Amino acid sequence: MCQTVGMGKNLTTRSEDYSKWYNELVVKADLAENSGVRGSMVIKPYGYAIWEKMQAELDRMFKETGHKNAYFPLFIPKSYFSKEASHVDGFAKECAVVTHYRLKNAEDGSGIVVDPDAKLEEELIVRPTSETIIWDTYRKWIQSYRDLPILVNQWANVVRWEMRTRLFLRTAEFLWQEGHTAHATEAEALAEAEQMMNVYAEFVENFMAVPVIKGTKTESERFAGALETYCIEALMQDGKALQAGTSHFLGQNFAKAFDVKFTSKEGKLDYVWATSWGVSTRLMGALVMTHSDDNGLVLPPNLAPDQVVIVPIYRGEEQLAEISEVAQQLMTDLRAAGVRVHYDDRDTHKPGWKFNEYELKGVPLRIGIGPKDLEKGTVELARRDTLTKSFIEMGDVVSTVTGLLEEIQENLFKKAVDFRTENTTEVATYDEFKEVIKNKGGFVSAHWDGTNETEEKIKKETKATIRCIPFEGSKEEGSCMVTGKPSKQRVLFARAY
RNA sequence: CGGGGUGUAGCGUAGCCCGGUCAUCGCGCCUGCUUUGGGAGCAGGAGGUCGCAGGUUCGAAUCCUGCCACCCCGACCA
Repeated sequence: MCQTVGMGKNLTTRSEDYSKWYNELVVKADLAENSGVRGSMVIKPYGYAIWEKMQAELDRMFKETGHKNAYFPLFIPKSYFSKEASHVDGFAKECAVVTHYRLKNAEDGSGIVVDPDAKLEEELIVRPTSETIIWDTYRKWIQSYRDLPILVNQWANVVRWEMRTRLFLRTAEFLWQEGHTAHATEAEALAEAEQMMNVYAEFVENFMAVPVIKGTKTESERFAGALETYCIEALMQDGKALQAGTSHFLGQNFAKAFDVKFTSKEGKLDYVWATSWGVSTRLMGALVMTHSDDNGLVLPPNLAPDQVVIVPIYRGEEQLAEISEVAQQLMTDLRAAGVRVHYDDRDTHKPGWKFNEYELKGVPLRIGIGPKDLEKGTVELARRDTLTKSFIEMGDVVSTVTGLLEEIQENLFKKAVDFRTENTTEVATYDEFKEVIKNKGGFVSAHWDGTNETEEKIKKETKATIRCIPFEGSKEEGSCMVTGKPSKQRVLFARAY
């Protein structure tokens, strides 16, 4: 269908076409599709390869900051959820519950039914997040300050029975990592939560080329059970904000709820201090929505499963053999230089078809080699980010490609930063605020009196929420745009996914 | 859970108001030949319980009832 309905300029003015873009173009780009199971998606091999790359880099960064991976159960007994009140409040409405453990043939032969005799004594909850079962486990692991800190991460799937789902951004089941740490002191836990926010920011900016604003959440936007939530917020091309990752300082809430105490150096018994932090397959959505254009995905070289694709242009098997020889040598050289390269010598598709396919898939660089190139000793090099083409000498391919991959990575980041700068507006009055939110979108920087009521009023009237209280930028004091009461600093508002 | 919409071949659709050679068209798929530097052309071919179950009727994709699924908008959220 309409393959050209997409991101970029179109979308900033035609956000209603967004879902169509997702369903048509993303599926065509082979990332994911609706699975047929309510609100769940099938991540296709090409999409999964990008996720794997994200996992690999994040995992490396977690380990470099002293964390280790572990795995906890998918099913959590219902009673665990009753221990931390605000936590259950946050998740109770979106849990999948296992009530039985067996099926049987219906007596009337009508098919398979749930065996009523196989009812569980206590229902099991499919984890919406693992705080409860992990803290129940940590109680058994922790007795002394010598057992601390515990710095554990889990790669897992979780299920949240959302009322409304959206491919990548809010699926009923999603893949993520969740870090859960336990510390002897408040200061150490706070430092951990802040550190992980920085790790996320570094990953998202350096690998995904998506610029983010670091900051903290307001009380109403905080994670259920957290005392402080650190976040990174990104701006999508349609002017809506996306929470890309969060890191929570949980205080002693979970330690108290699950009775996790330790004996300190001084011989005193105290509850441990906790953090949790996570990013999910939502990052895939952020990647797509930040860079892609009307021709499909645009992948930053640092994440692209294939950074370069070589397409032979040939007539007859003999010519293919000649080109293949050159291509194979080029691949060897590029791989030696650390470039991920794919040679597409399928004879089932024509070159033009392949050009379009790799554009749709966002491969950063494409090399075309045809008979004319063999004669002249050149190749054709095409960039996905600028859609420009040039001919280069065979001998220069490796240096040009490695240089261009870096350039493309930087260019994508810069473009995204520029877009965000253009779409961040400082306002003084509430009228101005409403006007910008309604017509321009993007981030709006404004003064706020710090109260829940004002935040709620703004949300109700404009659908904009406080995305974060940013760390960076001026800390000038002012007065709230709505109530005129004093404000310590500007905060960032936006409509969000 | 409230409001709106849609279900016809692998995908996207026409037909439904006004029941009767209406199962339409495009993409994709298969075969053959010609093609191959930006999604090839021609010829031939395969593929459909018209979401499911009832009902009305001589006759239902079309009308009626019930159910199911999905999509969009809200509330909720990584």
